[in-house]
Amino acid sequence: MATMTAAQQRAQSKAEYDAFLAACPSRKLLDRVSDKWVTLILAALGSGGSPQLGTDGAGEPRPMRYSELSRLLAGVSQKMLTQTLRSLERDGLITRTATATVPVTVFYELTGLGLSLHELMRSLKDWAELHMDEVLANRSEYDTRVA
Amino acid sequence: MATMTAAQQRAQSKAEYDAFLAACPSRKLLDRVSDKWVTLILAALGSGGSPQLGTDGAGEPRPMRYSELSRLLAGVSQKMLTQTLRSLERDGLITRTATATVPVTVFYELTGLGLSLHELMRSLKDWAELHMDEVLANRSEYDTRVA
DNA sequence: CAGGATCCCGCTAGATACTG
DNA sequence: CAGTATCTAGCGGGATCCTG
Repeated sequence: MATMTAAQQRAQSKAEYDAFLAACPSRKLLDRVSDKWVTLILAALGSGGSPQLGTDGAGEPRPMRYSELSRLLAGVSQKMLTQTLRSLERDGLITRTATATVPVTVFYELTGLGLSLHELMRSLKDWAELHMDEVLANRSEYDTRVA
Repeated sequence: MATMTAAQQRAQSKAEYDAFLAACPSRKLLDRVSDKWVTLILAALGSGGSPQLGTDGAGEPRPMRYSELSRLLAGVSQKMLTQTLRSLERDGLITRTATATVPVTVFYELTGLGLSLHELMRSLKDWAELHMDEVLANRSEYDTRVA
């Protein structure tokens, strides 16, 4: 390829991937991480579960067991939990550690990469909880206006 | 209800909703915003479309036309674009403005609420593009390890 | 130009049953 | 405990045709 200016090289390295393009791999990755269970799992692992009453802020990242995640993410099916955990492991966002006790014990833990995404996922969960009232108000206003 | 500061209202909202609970409305809201098209639309409206070559950083938030969004979000169907725009409008994240020209001209624009979510959505899109290589490497490593 | 309406296929989430 | 395997209903979402 021909010589590029510094600005062009910067643009190139920053725009190596573009999720606006249908064929770009980052589009699929974006689709993957834009998932309810991904968000909740990463939020859970990164914050040590639900914020405890009497403490401010969330906890530290810590490993969690399958059953613990299952209990925390109310309503998640075994299938979706396992499936999502596998895909997160494959993408290198979490690690899976099985110790051969009886019965077997399995821990899931964030990797560095997972931790970087966790920040966003927790913010997203917080955003939803924080602006729920406002969204609810907007919806009812919209519905009465349209109806 | 007694007067509350903004900080108190935030604390109240946070205490009221918990996306970890299946029945909580914020769980549904989280599911809504955890959507590929939501992410891309908000990223587009908040950054004035794709970053231009020769400039660093994304653009300013600006209104965009339906056809412009349609072109920018490569591969989106009319149905999904319209459907997603409607839901975003209903939730008060964007506004829809139609001017009675011939043919009709429609603009979509972020609200303040939408702008607050845009920050997260753009970070998410950036995250996907930034860590694409690393995820790809993790996947192939995982696949060879399992296979 | 900016959609609305309709048809229909594919996939996926969920339920259920079973296991190392 | 931490999954796997299988089945199925439901709907997300694309394609197509039509319109103010």
